[in-house]
Amino acid sequence: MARPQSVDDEDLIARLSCVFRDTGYEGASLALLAEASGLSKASLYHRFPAGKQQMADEVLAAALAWYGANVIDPLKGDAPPAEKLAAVAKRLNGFYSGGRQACLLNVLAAPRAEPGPFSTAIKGAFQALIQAFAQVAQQAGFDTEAARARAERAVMLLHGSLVMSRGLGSSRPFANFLANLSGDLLDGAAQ
Amino acid sequence: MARPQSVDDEDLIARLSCVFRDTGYEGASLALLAEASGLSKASLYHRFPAGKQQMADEVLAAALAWYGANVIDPLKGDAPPAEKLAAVAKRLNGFYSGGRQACLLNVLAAPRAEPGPFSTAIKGAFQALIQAFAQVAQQAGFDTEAARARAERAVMLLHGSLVMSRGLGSSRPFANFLANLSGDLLDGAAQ
DNA sequence: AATATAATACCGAACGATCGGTATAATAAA
DNA sequence: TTTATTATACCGATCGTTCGGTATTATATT
Repeated sequence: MARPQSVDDEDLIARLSCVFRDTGYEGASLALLAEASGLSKASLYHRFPAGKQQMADEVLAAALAWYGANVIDPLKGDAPPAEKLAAVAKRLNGFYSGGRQACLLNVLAAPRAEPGPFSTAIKGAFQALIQAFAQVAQQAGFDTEAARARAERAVMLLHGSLVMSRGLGSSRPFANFLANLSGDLLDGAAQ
Repeated sequence: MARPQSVDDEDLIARLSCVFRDTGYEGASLALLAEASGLSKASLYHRFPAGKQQMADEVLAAALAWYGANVIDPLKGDAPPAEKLAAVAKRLNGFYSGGRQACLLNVLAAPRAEPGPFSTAIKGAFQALIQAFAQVAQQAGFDTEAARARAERAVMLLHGSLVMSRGLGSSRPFANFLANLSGDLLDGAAQ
């Protein structure tokens, strides 16, 4: 029916995602986004009529969808806890490029005043991830309360290790987090 | 011999700090900085001839100085470990407003490409904090390696809890971090 | 005490550049 | 031709920055 896209949607979102993750929402200028995507500003507005906000929205939505399919859902499966965590760790390592790429949940977080444009999506993502980890901990024998505490710690360690890896310019903190994830979440289980 | 300042340096830095912590470097426009400081844009340039970059530099330097005096140095004293950690936790709670204010080390971190304007200062700050925590863990009986691992975990939990508190719009994760800090760093010590 | 001088702090207005966004026209495939 | 994609050009607004000039103080001189 028409002329084909020079960059398909998936590639486009991925390239835009890099810019937002590297520079944040304010730092991601249309010039940068256009350069990274290989499209002109006008073409970006053809693909995202609502502009920069829509680009960030869709980038965030794609990241959350990836997380759902590659982290949340697998964690809710009925494989052995340690096995699930090992698989998730491997996928997280790819998603965050070994700690070299930041997390959108951090970089798009609202400035102090609560209701930023991404707040509710970010809040929901944190809760979903915590709940998924908690389920694994519970599966391993912890009671509801202890499992939730373990899960929150795991999410804190994930984001803390990303911040630290970026700050130190080293992938080691993130790699350590991945290596210890299973132990942090499961060690000392009742069963 | 001269007209007095309408805002003294300390206040000025504190007010600018809030803007940078809330909005990041790119998000902190001169308009916002002027409004928050009570000075005009032109007056800000009188106080900081090198402009926005200098403002951020001095804000960061002030934060690191505070950290040195209120966290690093106390942790290196010879009081009992748990006692030192309790005092530091109280101070951190104030510094981060119970988790409602972000950390400059996160918000000013370099975008992917290593050498941002703040990279070396941020890297040094992380290393100093890790080392201070490690010293406490060592004092409590851990060997060098274990102490360092504990310290890195503590710093990861600090920043992770801040990211999570902001994302969830709740001070609870940060409060939990502070409550568990002493245990996370010291529990299971050899001695 | 009164006045001039010097020094510093401050601000309104404007700079060029870039921001996000929008037309309109050319191009490429069906 | 028809239709979607892309490119050029442009818009008002805001960006960080600079400049001319004013306010407010202390000191020096009378």
